[in-house]
Amino acid sequence: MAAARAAAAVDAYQHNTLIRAAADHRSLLLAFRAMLREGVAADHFTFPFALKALAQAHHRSPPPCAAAPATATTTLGCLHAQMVKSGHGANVYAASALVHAYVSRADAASARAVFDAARHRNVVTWTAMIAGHAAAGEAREAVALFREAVARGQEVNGITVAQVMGACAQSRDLESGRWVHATLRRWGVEPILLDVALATAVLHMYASCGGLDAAFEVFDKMPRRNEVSWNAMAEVCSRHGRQDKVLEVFPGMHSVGMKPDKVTWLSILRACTSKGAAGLGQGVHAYMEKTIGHRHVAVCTSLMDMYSKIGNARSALQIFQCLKRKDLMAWTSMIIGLAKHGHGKDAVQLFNQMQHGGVVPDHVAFVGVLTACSHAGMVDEARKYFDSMWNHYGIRPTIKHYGCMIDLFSRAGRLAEAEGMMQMMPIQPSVTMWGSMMNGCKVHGRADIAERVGRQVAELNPQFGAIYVIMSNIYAEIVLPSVQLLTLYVAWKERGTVEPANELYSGNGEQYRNTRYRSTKRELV
DNA sequence: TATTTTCCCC
Repeated sequence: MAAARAAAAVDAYQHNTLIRAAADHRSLLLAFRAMLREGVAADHFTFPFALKALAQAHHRSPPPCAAAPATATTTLGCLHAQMVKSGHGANVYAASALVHAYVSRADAASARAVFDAARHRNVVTWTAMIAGHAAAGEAREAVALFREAVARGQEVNGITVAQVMGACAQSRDLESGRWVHATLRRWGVEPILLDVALATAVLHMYASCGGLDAAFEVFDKMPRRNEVSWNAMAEVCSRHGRQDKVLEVFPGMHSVGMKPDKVTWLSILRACTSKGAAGLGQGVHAYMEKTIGHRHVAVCTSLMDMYSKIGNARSALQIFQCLKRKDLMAWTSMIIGLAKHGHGKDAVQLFNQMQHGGVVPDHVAFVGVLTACSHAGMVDEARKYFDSMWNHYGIRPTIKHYGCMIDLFSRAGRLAEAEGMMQMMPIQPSVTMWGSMMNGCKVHGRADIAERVGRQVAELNPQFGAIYVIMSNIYAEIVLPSVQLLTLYVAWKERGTVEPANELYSGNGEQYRNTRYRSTKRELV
């Protein structure tokens, strides 16, 4: 009996080793099934190993098509079921690993279900769950869970704090961030002095919620800094429009013997782009070719973006074509770049190529292709792409997509369709949309529609002052019989918005133009 | 033989 148990333990050890070594979910499943088939029972190492292998495999190569990750999900579900069945669900290591596995698959809801049902939890379980909420963009839940942990007297560590700081940064929750910091100090811990990762997380939190000065203060106090600390600083400066400071990071790092990595380059490139510093950007490009080459998709995407924005579509295209592994953002950047430079048809073609290559478009990619259609006057194609967003990809159109469509219809003079879309869509029309439509009316000489729609807007939203500005634009371009102006004047007066109407009514064409500028300042700022 | 770390392009 004892010998049989010892033999089984040896067997489990061997299977565990195979399971741990699995590089993808397929080989993992094979190794796990082999264990079941040979009748070897899983021990308390099996599930932590298997789940970690699965999480890492997913991290290394996420499914190319987000709509069909069926196999990987099945593997995880299978492990979860076996874990519960075999009674290892009560093992805190296994439970933590399961929470993390769901988190790595961006399934925070399932992770939370496991977390809530777990019989035993420790600091790792709590940390994994807090990290899961943060990764899913559920910053409030992450902070709430951390507060709960502290209230229960649950042990937390530097990793937990780093995660919750990240959540505070994400939701610009300065109050919670300060509270976390103060709580640690109350415990006699100064996180900035503790370790680099934690200090960097604190730095990032203050930078996101407080501002540059708070970030500099933390940075100066840090006893040690690594590349990530410098990168956080560079990123913060570039977000706050301090391009000069970003460009100081490079010599700053150099002076302490550190080299910029791909994240540093992203900030530096962004600084060059927003500064419009073409020469500098090209210098950076040349330097990067020598150091890191064309290996990083993100950096190349940023470079493409820079070249597109300074009007050099050719260089952007060259970098794009050199890219071996093109991801969604690279495709999107190129599509938008082409669209903006009047190559609408090429951009649409690129979008189709991307889809054929199995890259699944997201909402930004759709903004790109719709913009491209708009510039190329491809109204019916746009309609097709727009419909496929929800029908094929389950992406709900946002205000930007509706804006593209309305702009597109209006430019093409298909004003009834523009109007129809504005009436059908589930969101409030924006000033830009009314502007697009009114502009379409102007270009296509449809003062009748402009007047009807404008009146409608004024009636539906009397507080929506911008419509009067837009209307005065129209009237400045298309002179209507004075009786119609008078009608409008009366309508506006009833609404209590007579000021712009007064100016409009008493003037001639020249004055309408003046009205437009004055009104624009008053109404839109 | 085990679980959880900071900065990131469209």
